[in-house]
Amino acid sequence: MAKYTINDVAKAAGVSKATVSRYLNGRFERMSLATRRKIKAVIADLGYVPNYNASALKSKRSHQIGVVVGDVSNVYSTFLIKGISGVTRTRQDQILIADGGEDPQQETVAIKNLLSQNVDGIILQPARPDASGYQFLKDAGVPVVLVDRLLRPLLFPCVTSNDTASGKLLAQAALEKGYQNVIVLSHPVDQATVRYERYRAFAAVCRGANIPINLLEVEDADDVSGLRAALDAAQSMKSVIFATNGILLMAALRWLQQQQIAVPKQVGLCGYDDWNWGELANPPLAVVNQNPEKIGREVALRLEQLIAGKEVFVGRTEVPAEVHIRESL
Amino acid sequence: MAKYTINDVAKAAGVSKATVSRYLNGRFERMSLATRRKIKAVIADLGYVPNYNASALKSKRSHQIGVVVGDVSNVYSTFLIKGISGVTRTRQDQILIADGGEDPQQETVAIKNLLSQNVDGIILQPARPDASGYQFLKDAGVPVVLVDRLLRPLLFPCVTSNDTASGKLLAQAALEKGYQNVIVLSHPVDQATVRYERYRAFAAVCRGANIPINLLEVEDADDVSGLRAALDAAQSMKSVIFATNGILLMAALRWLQQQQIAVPKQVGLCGYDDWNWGELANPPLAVVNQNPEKIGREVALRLEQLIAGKEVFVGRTEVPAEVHIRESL
DNA sequence: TTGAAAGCGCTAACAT
DNA sequence: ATGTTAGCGCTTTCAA
Repeated sequence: MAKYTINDVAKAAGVSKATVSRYLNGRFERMSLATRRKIKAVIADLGYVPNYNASALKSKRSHQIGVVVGDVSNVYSTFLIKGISGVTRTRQDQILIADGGEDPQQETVAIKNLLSQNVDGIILQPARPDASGYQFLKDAGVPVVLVDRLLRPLLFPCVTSNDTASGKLLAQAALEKGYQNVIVLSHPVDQATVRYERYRAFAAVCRGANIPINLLEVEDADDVSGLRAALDAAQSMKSVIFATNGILLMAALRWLQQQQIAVPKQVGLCGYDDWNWGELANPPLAVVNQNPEKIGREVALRLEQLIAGKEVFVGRTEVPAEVHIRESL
Repeated sequence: MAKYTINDVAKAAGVSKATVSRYLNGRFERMSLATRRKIKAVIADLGYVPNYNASALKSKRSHQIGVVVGDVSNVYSTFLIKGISGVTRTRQDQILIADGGEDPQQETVAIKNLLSQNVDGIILQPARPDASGYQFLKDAGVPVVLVDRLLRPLLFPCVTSNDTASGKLLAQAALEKGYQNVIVLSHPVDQATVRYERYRAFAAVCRGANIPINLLEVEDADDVSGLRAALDAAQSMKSVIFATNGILLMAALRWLQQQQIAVPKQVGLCGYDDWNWGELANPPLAVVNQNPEKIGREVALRLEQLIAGKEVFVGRTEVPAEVHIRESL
C-alpha cells in the first residue's frame, strides 16, 4: 500500500526513524532546524504518507471516531454529520460512519466493528432506549456520547433537542387555532425516548385544553394510510395532524395531497422538520427545526473532551430548537 | 483499548495464537471441530474484539473504504452514502467519510488522511475537473472510483447520472411551454464537468429553438439575488429558470416566493432535485431526480471489484435519471 | 491439524 | 539533539 515507510524517509534524510517519528508528531522542541527542514523536504520529495495503522497499534490513538446513526439517508443524520465533521476536521480526526438501520442487531454489529477499528470514541444515536443492550459498549471503555435519543439509565453523556419545550410550543400554537382533535403520527413511541417526549408534550397540552388526542403509530413512513381511519373517527371535529419527525411530516403532506384534503382548511398539519423545506411546501408548514448541525457540533465537542481525558457531565445537554408557525395550522 | 488480545484467547483456549488467527479469518478447512468450538466459546466468554489495526498492518487490508464528498450536508451525498453503505455492509467494510468542502486543498488533506488510514479504496466526488491535481492519488496505487463528476483525463472509473439526456428532456419540456428566455442558475460551470453538461444540454436545445439563454453563476446558494438583474434583462420575454442542482433549485424557489413572483405564471422554474421534495413544493416542481442511492450502489460495486483485484473499465457508467414534469413550468 | 517465530510500520523509553 | 531498541496485536510462512 504505502510505497515508503518511515525507514525510507529516515535513510534518505540521514537520520534515525525515531527522529522522523518526532517530526511526524510535531515534537520539534529539541530538533535542529536543519534536520527538520531536511525531513520535510524528503517527505515531500518521496510523497511519503504515514501509516496510521502502525502508529495506532503503538500509541492507542487511531484518529478515527465512529458515528452510528439510525439511518444515513435521513437528513437529520446529514446535518449531524456535517456538524461533527466540522469539529473533527480541525482535530485531524476522521469519521467512520455506520448505519445502525434502526435495528438493534445491525447496530450491535456496527458498534463492534467500530471497536475493532479502534476508534478513539463513538457518537451514537441509539436504536433502542434500554441501556442493557449497550453495557458491552460501556465495558469496552471507549468514550461515548449519545445524540438525539436517551438511554434508560443514561450511561453516557447525551445531546438532544429540547423536545418537551418545542413540542409544547407547537401544540399550543395548534390549539389556539381551534382544532378539536389531535392525531399524533409517529414511529413506535416506546422505541425512542425523544419521540415519546414529543408525544407527551403534545398530550399534556391537549389534556390541559380538554382536547382528545389519538396516537397513530406506523412502522414505515411509506404507508400512512392509517390516517384515513383516524380522521374518520374524529367525525365532524376539526383535526390537526402532528408528525414527530421529518419523514413522517413529508409522508403526511404527500398523503393529504393525494387524498385532496385541503390543508389547513380541512385538516391542520404540523411537526418536526429536519429537511428545511417546510417553508417551501404547499402550504408552508408549521414546524420545529432542531438545528441538527449545532447538535452535531456540541456532541463532537463533548466527545473530543472525553477523548482528551477530561471529565464530561453524564447528563443531557439540550440544544434549543426553533419553532416556526406557518399557514398549515 | 481492547481488553483482550489474541494471546489471551489462545491461552484460555489452550491453543496457539496462529490457530486463533485462522479461526478469526474463517479458515476452518483443517481445524478440528473441537478447537473451533472451544475458540468460539472463549471469544464469546471474554467478549474479545479483534484489533483491525494490527491485522491491517500485516495483511494490508483495513476493511475500510474512504468516501470523499463535496459537502456532507448535501442530500445528494446522503443518498449516495446510503447506497454505498448498503453494499459495504454486506462486505463487512466500514466507510470513512471525509468532507472535501468543495475545496481542492481541504480535499487533498482529506484524501491524504484516508491514505494514511490505509483505506482499501476510495470513492471520490472530485472538487475540480482537472486530473493533474489527482496524480498523487493515482500514484498511491489505491483503487479509486469517481462519482458524480468526471476528470479530464478520466484516470479512474466513474459513475454519474445521464446528465445530457435528462437535461435535454427538461429543456424540451420547458420550451414546449412557450418560454422566450432561459436563465441557467448554477455554481461555476467550469468547476464540474457535470454542471457543464447540464448547461450544455440546455443550451443546445435552446439554440435549436432560437431561444436566448443566460448563464447566472453564483458561488453561494445563500445569495441568488442576481436573478433580479437576469429577469430584468429579459424585459417582456417570459423567462424560465433552470437550476443545476438541488440547493440552487431550493434557493431559487425561496427567492421567488420572497419576491412574490408567481410560478409559473410570471416565471417558470425547473431543475435538479436531489431532495425528493419537488412534488410537495408550491408549486410542484418540474425536476430531474438523479437516483443517487442507485449511483452509490453502482460505484460501491465497482470499487469492491477493483479491491478484489478485478479489472474495471476506466470509463463512465451512467445511471438513468427520472424526469418529472410538473406545474412549475 | 496445529505451533513457533519473524515481522508489518510505527512509538516511546532509555541512552548518549 | 538524536539514536537504539523493544514491542503494539496480528498474519503468515515453515515446520512438526
